[in-house]
Amino acid sequence: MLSRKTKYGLKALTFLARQESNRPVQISAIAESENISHKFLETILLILRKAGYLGSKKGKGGGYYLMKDASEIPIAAVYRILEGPIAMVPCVSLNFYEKCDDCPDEESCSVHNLMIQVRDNTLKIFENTTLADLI
Amino acid sequence: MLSRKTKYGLKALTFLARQESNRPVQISAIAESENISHKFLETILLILRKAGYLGSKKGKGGGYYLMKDASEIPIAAVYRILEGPIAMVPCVSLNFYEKCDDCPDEESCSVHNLMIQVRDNTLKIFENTTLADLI
DNA sequence: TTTAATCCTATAGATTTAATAGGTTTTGCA
DNA sequence: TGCAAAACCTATTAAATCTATAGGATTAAA
Repeated sequence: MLSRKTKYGLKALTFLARQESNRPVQISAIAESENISHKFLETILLILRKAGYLGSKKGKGGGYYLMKDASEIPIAAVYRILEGPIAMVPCVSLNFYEKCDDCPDEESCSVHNLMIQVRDNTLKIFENTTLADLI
Repeated sequence: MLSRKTKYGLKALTFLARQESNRPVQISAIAESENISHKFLETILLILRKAGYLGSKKGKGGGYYLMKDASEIPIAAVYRILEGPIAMVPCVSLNFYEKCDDCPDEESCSVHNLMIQVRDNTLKIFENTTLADLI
């Protein structure tokens, strides 16, 4: 299941990507348009800013704007920041690998090998799709 | 993320599928071999039995056994029983559809269309893979 | 100097997940 | 016939995670 955090984050990013100019857009504008709680969105945008995808301007007339061209922001990156691993099981994750506590041998684990397939497919989509494609 | 319930369920099913005969196997035997809590596994097997994939025999010498040939149990079915929807977002689910409360128009939702792609890919894997393939 | 905005951290509330508890029922077997 | 071994069943706890909110601190424009 995709968390609301990630879903909202993606929606906010595409909202910003749809802007004609790159002038800062206020949280409230995004929140209202996308039906997201203002405060919740605030924390999400903060994360995306700290990750380097958004810039911000404080004070009157401030807001958020994209730091890169939408075509240079792959969904995979955003997903990993907000949601975490793309893999369904940590023992199959490229960026968040963890050994399973059950499961003595990954190679012979039926679930492991199945989940590698799923990861590969999902990864391909997320890596080959950018924000620009979502508009 | 795949829940432990589903992971354990899949492991237990493949364990049963690997048996030579179709004689009942005790929960403890599966639990020990796969490093799963006995009690937790108990509830999982119960669900799979009620769903018609497992049969059981009570009393001494009892246990669980597959009701169908492993090649006739697609992963998609097991996944839906134990984990729920395969889709990452309810508005994209075939078997568990639900409208999003934000999102006035699904057609124009960027997340929606992205998640349809992911679902289609994952579904293809889960439908074309059976228990027999996991052995 | 006022106002409008982001920044930041903590925390509450709700939901979900994982696991356990504790007894009931059935069955094989001595 | 009675004991032991197994599944059956439901409730409940404990922990983790997710969603959302609170409440101020900081910054900048006018």
